[in-house]
Amino acid sequence: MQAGRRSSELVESPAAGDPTRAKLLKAAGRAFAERGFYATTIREICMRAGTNVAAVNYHFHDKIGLYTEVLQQSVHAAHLESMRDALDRSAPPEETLRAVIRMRLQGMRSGTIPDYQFRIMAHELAQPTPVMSRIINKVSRPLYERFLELVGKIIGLPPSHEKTRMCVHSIMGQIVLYVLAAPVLVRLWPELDMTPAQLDRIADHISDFSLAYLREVRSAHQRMPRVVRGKRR
Amino acid sequence: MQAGRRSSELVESPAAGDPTRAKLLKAAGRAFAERGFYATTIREICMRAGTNVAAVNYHFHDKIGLYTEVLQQSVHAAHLESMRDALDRSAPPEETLRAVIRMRLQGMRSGTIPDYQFRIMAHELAQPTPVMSRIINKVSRPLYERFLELVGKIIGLPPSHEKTRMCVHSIMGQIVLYVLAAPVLVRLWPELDMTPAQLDRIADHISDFSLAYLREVRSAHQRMPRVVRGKRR
DNA sequence: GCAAATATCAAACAGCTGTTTGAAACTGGT
DNA sequence: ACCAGTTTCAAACAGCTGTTTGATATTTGC
Repeated sequence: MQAGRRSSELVESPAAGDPTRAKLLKAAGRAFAERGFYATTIREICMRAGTNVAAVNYHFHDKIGLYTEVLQQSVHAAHLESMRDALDRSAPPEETLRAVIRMRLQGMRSGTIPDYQFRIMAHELAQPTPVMSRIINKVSRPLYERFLELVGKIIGLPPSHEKTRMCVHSIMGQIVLYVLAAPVLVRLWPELDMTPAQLDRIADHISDFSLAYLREVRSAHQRMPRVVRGKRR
Repeated sequence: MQAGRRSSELVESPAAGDPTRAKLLKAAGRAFAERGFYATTIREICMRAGTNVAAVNYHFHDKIGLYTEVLQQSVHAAHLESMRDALDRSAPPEETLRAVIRMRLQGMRSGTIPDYQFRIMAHELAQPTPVMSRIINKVSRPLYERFLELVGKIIGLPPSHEKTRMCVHSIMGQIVLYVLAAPVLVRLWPELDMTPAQLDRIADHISDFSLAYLREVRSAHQRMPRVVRGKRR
């Protein structure tokens, strides 16, 4: 079995002083994000990391063991906590929505950690691995439910209402398109370059686009709130 | 080298009288949609089709040759023509938008041809094959541009305007979410069962959701049309 | 400084991949 | 009935896959 890390040496940038294990995690993150779990080979990862092929099995027991750790690390490191914070903050809900959308879009600048997470997620959507189910229930579901609450607050409907759900999906969809379909979008719209400024403009558009309908729904209820309120699904 | 198809026989339902070649195409379509190009093995396809492994190389020369033909056939058979027709019809643009959205969503009932196409597309987004570029330029681009025109007509801006583009992306994103993220969505919202009735309800929601903003933009222009109109990108 | 634990390595493992082969089984035309 | 053309088939091909092995380095506790 393997041992713990040693902690001597002058603290360089993270993962620089750390040996093979860290190098493997880093290389595997890139590789899995680019090519997905099934298409990525252990030999490819080890070549990038500059280690022996046996290193993966020694340090992570399995290819899927390495993948699991990459996923957990990426989920943990992704700015999910700040996202949760933003969703919990008791600011005006419309402001919160804008902030969350902006945050999510800024997270997909290429090279950042959340970007990795998104790209891996794209592969998972196309061909799921056994690892994913746990991650979804642990990470995606709480965020999804907070999102339901937030949008429910804006439109004045309970989180479980079907309309609330669909509105959340509409917002998610707009964001997700830029992650998943980015290569196609770039072909169709070459000016799309994903600079921070452009991502902010896109985030603003998505907010405006969504709030137009959300406000419409809210004011429709404020006029005749009685009949629609209780309807759940 | 292989020969052309014979054209005798009483015209039965397509692919019923046709032998191995058709069986291969059908089995390959399912397989590629489920597992993507790279993860699908020739042996798996041939087992499903009940043919010998060599049949693929005999009839399609390559695995990628088979894939290309599957893609072309699926793109051709998908209701793209009816989509084009709907986009060309000179109905009120808002009605056209509703119809297009409904059509696109109904197309993803599981088992239908467009559904295949969508699932294959999901795999292509995650790990593109060399085959895809051509398909995108031949199929996706014209549809995208018609979509730009349609939305441009609704909001009163030129198709090339950045806001028109972003609106089109917002609508596409809402639709695409249900295709690409369907497995995750079902986990988060078990009542999502993709029945025709529910798909219609979703389509209506997406139309309402989108039109709220599109109308807002249009009326904003009608009040001060001069300054915004010419701005292209 | 030395043994025990830990880590790395080249080489090999069985199993699967797409593809090729060459011989059989068909087909239609005469 | 025969033969050329087409289609199927079992078997084998080289190459890559994840994983294991047993021998070496390296580090650690004492």
